[in-house]
Formats: sequence, structure tokens, C-alpha cells
Amino acid sequence: MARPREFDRDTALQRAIDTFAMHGFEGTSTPMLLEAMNIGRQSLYDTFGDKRSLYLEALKRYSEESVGVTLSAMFASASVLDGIEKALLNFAVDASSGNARACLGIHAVTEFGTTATDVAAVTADVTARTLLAFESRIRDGIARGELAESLDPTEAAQFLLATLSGLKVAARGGASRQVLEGIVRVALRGLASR
Amino acid sequence: MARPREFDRDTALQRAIDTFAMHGFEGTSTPMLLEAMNIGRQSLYDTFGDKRSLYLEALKRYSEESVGVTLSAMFASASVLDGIEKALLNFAVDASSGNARACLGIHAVTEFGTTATDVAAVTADVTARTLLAFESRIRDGIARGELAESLDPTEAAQFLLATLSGLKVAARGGASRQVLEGIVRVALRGLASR
DNA sequence: TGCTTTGTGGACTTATCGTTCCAGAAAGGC
DNA sequence: GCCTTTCTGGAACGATAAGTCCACAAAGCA
Repeated sequence: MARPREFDRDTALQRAIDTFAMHGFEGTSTPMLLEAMNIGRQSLYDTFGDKRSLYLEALKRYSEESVGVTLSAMFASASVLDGIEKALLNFAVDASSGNARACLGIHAVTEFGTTATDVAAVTADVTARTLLAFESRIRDGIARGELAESLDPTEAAQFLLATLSGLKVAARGGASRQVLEGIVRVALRGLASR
Repeated sequence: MARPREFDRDTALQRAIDTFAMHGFEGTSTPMLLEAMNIGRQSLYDTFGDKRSLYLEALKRYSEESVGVTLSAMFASASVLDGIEKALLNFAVDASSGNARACLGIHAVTEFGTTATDVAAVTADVTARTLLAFESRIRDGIARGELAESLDPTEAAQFLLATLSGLKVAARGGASRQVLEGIVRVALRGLASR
């Protein structure tokens, strides 16, 4: 072996995630990436391949992390309703503490839709896994009498995912934490039993 | 006066709206615009100013139209709940008939957030007007006994707007019409009285 | 200590970006 | 039917994009 890298691959990737989330794939230039990641041109191409590969890796990693955080928040509480509330709100804390942090996942969907197959594969996977977890928790909630029996678990899961997207768009648009909390409050009204 | 324009300004602008909605501001190049709008280079600059001006005009016009369609759908029915359902769903029809049509408004928010003041002014205006209309209709619904008294009209309006955003993101991500309808169904559960 | 291997920084290439310039075409107004 | 005015299309502009090349620096192994 020879000379080791002068930068940390993970933190560099994290910076790339932030930059891409903020400006999108097309809106991010290589000079922007170099400055944000604080590495040289050649290091970027050697370590991450081209811009598209870096974007895809950033998206994958962000998605992995994002799903993990959301789901662990949901399963943190014994109460199903409480867990869902926390899952919906946990990102809002970051969003309001930092300044209008953008979500790379949402940005990827709005920018590429379903046209770019490699990107769409990642977003579809995130969607599927999140839906599955939501649905499972919802079934559990119904069985335990916390959620309304009349609820269709699949529909409700898709609704929660849509609400999450809506919250992120609202946050990106500058909504305050109070507003986000209000949205969650109304969203949960329809789920509870009685 | 002299030689009249060979193209229709409005249809050209409509094409620009579609292109920008699909690829975003940064992802749309002038050659793409020229081809989509079917006009010459100089005509674009003479008629619409530079790319940014065209984008802003496209965004304004799309917003105007979009808000109009949504609100007129909402006020089309005597029943408040029914009107809200139609307002949430009316775009889904286009989205499923055409192929995964993108929303320029959502795209503008995710791409620029609150950083570009001129863009943010338009999106903020759209948001404010939609919220006001939602809120008014919700108050009406509560007064008429259709919606729950326990509902906070402001919060509920923000919830509906977030749901609309969520639906658009889901549609852009490839959600079927059935899925979108299911989301709306669950979303409305929490609003009705009883 | 010298050799090999790997990472680094800057110059460079090719292509495309947004925008402007300019010559010619087309359509009123007299 | 000319003359003015406007619109059009192509060539050209500087700037910047993404990506490559290459000489040098630095660290492990003998």
C-alpha cells in the first residue's frame, strides 16, 4: 500500500449530499462540489467516478439513512399513533434548526420523475420499503385498537408517505415548525379509532 | 405596424411551461426550449427576454392557471367535502391520462426553496391564495355542519395544501390514479364531522 | 535509503451553455 | 410600389461545463 487519502470519504460524500439536495443534479456544477467537499478535481473522479455516479451514490446513501431515521422514529414509541407522529415530525426538527434543509429524495423525484431508470430504481425502493413499514405498523395499530378498524392499511400507508412528502415540500418552501406540526396534527385525526 | 409574429405567444409559453416542469430551470437548455416552443433563437429573446424571465413568466402563468383550476373545482360542488375531494383529485386526472405530468410549482419550490427571491415571491403568493381559499371553504363547511367543529381551519388548510403537494410528488413518482384516490380518501377522513 | 504505488493540484480539451450580432425576409402605411 | 418597421435564422461570442492528462508529492516496503 501507499499514500493514504487526505480526506474522509464519508464526510466528503455527506457534503455532496447536501449540495445536491440544495441545488439538484443539474444545478450542481463540479466546481461547486469540489468546494463543498473540499477535495481536488482528480480526487473526486478517482474516488467517486463521474458526476452521475457520485449523485447516484449520494442518493442511495441519503435514502438509506433517511428511511432508517424515519422508521426508527416510528418504532421508538410503544404507541402506534405516537410513533407515526414522531416519524412524520422528526425531520421537521432538522429542517427548522438548520435553515430550510432540502430533501435529496424529494428533489430526485421532482427532477427526474420516472424517466431516469437508475434514479427511479432508488426512489422506488425507498418508497416500497417505507410503505411496507408504514403498512405493518398500521396493521399493528388496528389490531391493538389504536387505529380505526375502517382504515385500509395500504391506502393509509400511501397517505402517510404522501403526507411526509407534503411536509418536506412545505418545509423547503419555508414553512415554520408550528405549521408543520399543525399539518401532522390534522393528518393524524383521520387515523385514530373513534 | 409591420410584420406580425409567426407563432402564437400563448402556445409557445405553454410549451415552455411543460418543458420547465419536466426538466426544471437548470435542466432546461435554450435549444430544448427552442425545439419545444418551435420558435427561433432570436424570437425567444425578443419576445420573452432571457431564460430567467421566461421561466418566471412561465411560473407565474402556470401558478395563476393552476390555482384557478384547483379553486374552481373546489367551489364547483355545493358539498364542501365533495368540493375538496374534487380539488385534490382534479389534477390527478391529467396526471394519469398524460404520462406523469410534472407540476412546475412543486418543481420550483424543490429547486429553489426560498433562496431565489423572485421565484419565492410567486410560490409564496400561490401558497397564500390557496390557503386562504381552503380556509374559507373549511370555515363554511364547519358552519354548515359538514366538517368537524374541532377542526382548526388554518391548520386544516395547511394540511390540505401539504396533501396536494404530496399527491403531486407521488404522481410525479409514478403513482397510479387508484393510489392517488386512496390517498385522498384517507386524507378526507379526518375532516368530516362525526 | 531507494523503489514502488497511490493521491494530489493545475493545466488542458472538447462541448455546450446563454446571449448577442447581423443580414435578409415579410408585412403594413403612404 | 416603395419605405419603414418588425420578425426571423444562422453565425459568432465569451464563459463555463464535464472530464482527462501529466508532473509532482507523499507514504509503505524492502
